[in-house]
Amino acid sequence: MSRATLKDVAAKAGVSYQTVSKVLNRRGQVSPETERRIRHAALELNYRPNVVAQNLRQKSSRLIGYAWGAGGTTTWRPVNNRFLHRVVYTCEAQGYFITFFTAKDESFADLKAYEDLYGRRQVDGFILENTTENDPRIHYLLAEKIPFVAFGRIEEDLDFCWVDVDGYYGIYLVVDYLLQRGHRRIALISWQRGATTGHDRERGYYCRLQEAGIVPDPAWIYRGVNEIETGAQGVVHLWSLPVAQRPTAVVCVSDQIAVGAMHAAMAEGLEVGKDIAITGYDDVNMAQFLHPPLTTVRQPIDEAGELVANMLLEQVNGTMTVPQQVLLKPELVIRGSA
Amino acid sequence: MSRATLKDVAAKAGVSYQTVSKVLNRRGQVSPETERRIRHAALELNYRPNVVAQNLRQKSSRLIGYAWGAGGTTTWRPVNNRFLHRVVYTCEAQGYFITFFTAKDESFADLKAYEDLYGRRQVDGFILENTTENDPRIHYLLAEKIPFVAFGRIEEDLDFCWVDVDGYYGIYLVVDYLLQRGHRRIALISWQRGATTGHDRERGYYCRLQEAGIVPDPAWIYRGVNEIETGAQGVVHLWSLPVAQRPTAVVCVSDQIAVGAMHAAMAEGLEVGKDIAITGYDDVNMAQFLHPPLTTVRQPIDEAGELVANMLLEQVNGTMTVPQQVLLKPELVIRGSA
DNA sequence: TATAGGTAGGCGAACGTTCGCCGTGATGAG
DNA sequence: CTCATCACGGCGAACGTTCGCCTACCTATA
Repeated sequence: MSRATLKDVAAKAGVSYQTVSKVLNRRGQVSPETERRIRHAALELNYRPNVVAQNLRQKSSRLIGYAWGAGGTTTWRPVNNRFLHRVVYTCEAQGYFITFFTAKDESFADLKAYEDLYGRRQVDGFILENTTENDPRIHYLLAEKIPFVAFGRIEEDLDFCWVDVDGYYGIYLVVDYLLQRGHRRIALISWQRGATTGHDRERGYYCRLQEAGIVPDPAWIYRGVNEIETGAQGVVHLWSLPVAQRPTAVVCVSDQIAVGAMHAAMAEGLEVGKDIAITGYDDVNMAQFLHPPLTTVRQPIDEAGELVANMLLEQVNGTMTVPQQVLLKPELVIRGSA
Repeated sequence: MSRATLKDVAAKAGVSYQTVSKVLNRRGQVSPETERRIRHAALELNYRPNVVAQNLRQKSSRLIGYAWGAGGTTTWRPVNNRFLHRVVYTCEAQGYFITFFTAKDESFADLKAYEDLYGRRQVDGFILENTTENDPRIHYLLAEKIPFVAFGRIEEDLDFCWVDVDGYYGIYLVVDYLLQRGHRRIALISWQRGATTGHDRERGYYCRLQEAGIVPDPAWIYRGVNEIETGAQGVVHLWSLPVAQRPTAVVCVSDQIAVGAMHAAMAEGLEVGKDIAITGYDDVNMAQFLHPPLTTVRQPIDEAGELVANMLLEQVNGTMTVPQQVLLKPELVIRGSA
């Protein structure tokens, strides 16, 4: 049951309920004997503080909002389990919990959910994921001085808290490796323009090629949503090119896309890793068990989750003075597909 | 901002703050003119009720706890995104939110997290996932009369709320299909004993074989954790058997395991779908893009999520009189791997 | 005119905490 | 003997709601 309140404990211990509060919160001074009586009574009644009451008093909610993009019943984006788990774990250790909500609108133009949750004091701050170029949420939260941390930078040079993994560097490593292996016609399957993360990764592609004195054929670039299908469509497109124009390697901006690309390549009768090189990005669990195992880029995702959580909590409890930014380095994982 | 309280609105509208509350909650009677003034003031001050205060008053938290099994930093189990999203979506529509917490112990023997969260009135109920045989959480929550719904039955015949997908029927369909295709030596890669879900699926395997007059060789059963590796190890084990004893088909209790099995089969030089049949269970996104595409079982997971959420909310707001149980039917999805 | 009933809105109380101020009695220093 | 100090713990107030009771007025009916 555990319905006992401070007053119940106080009655049992023969003191005022405020004194019980003091003892349990280790403030104020009480004689050892009184303390013993109080603690004993609390234990016996199986007392637990009512968090809701505590929160009202302290004007907080000890809850962090985490948006689940696209709230329709049909379309939704899977969250990164690993990242999220680390965030939850880190917050919990400091007495905070994560609560999910679904943003109503794919484009995030609808900021109502954020305004509502914070306005009603239902959450103390937000964690943003999947930030887009010129993300309106960031402008809004910044203007309203609402605590938040973004996992993923945006183009604009605004001074807010973020953690990101250097996608430029990741793809740079990939292309560098492919060049070393002798590839010269290297294609890229990426997301639609507007995804900041995508833009960043693309830069790595262009830069490394430029350094090698290679001007990529525009037909080598294929764009789509972050679905397996996109990879498949990309390869079909690339193989529709005249033979001499076809790439020998395909760089994908996600493992998801790479899986589709591998699938389509096999359907074209190609042997991946031999007739064609394909690389991914993320190193999802399944990557090493694909056939052939996927060469990909691994992000320090645990570290990112922990950083994001800690940065947010610092903001929330006011120990952060100026916004912080952290850029983490990913690493190349070489397997059979390239 | 939005720091306006009822009192602020009341002052601006020239009424008592309780009257404002009445108007905003559509109780009590006020003249149209007063109502107009109040609503206008509320709008102008951008008033939002403080959820924490509401919760204190109404003795609830409008939060549902969702455990993330195994809270260590290293080991954790991915949650089913699709199920969870539907749960979040359904709850949100009724003004409830989902809060994550990490259970400290793999075995769930540690019930402290549940006791704490509910004892402190931090959540109004729980959603249980990944139930185990004789799950101590269920006994505990039942004994304490704490509202909860389990996604997954348990063996014991206790009267509590659950939603489950008939794993017996799912695997029955799989084996039935394999028999139709002429297979007679059919292996099973399953989880460790103790997982209720696994037990259930196994029954489908044994029953359908028995109906066909086949007694499965004990060496055809391989067990492990729900990881890709398990599938690989299983196939390696099966191929270590004398040729005449080797199965021609391998039924896996999850797509995860099936991926590993396919991988190992290919490594053995087998052509999946021809030299050996392999089936999965879950129909994860990637299943149709594997090579060959995976024959698997699809669960009505959206429906399950919605049911679970609604059953819990009914319990929480007291509209449920007797515990309900729902068993959903899965369907077979035939692709190239078998 | 007296009574009843309905309407509009005020008001006290409570939900369970935390915080800071205050009083009392004992102790020690001058 | 007096006064400051300190340990102990009581107490009022506040956080922002909701709920139910109460009052004052207005109108219709007998």
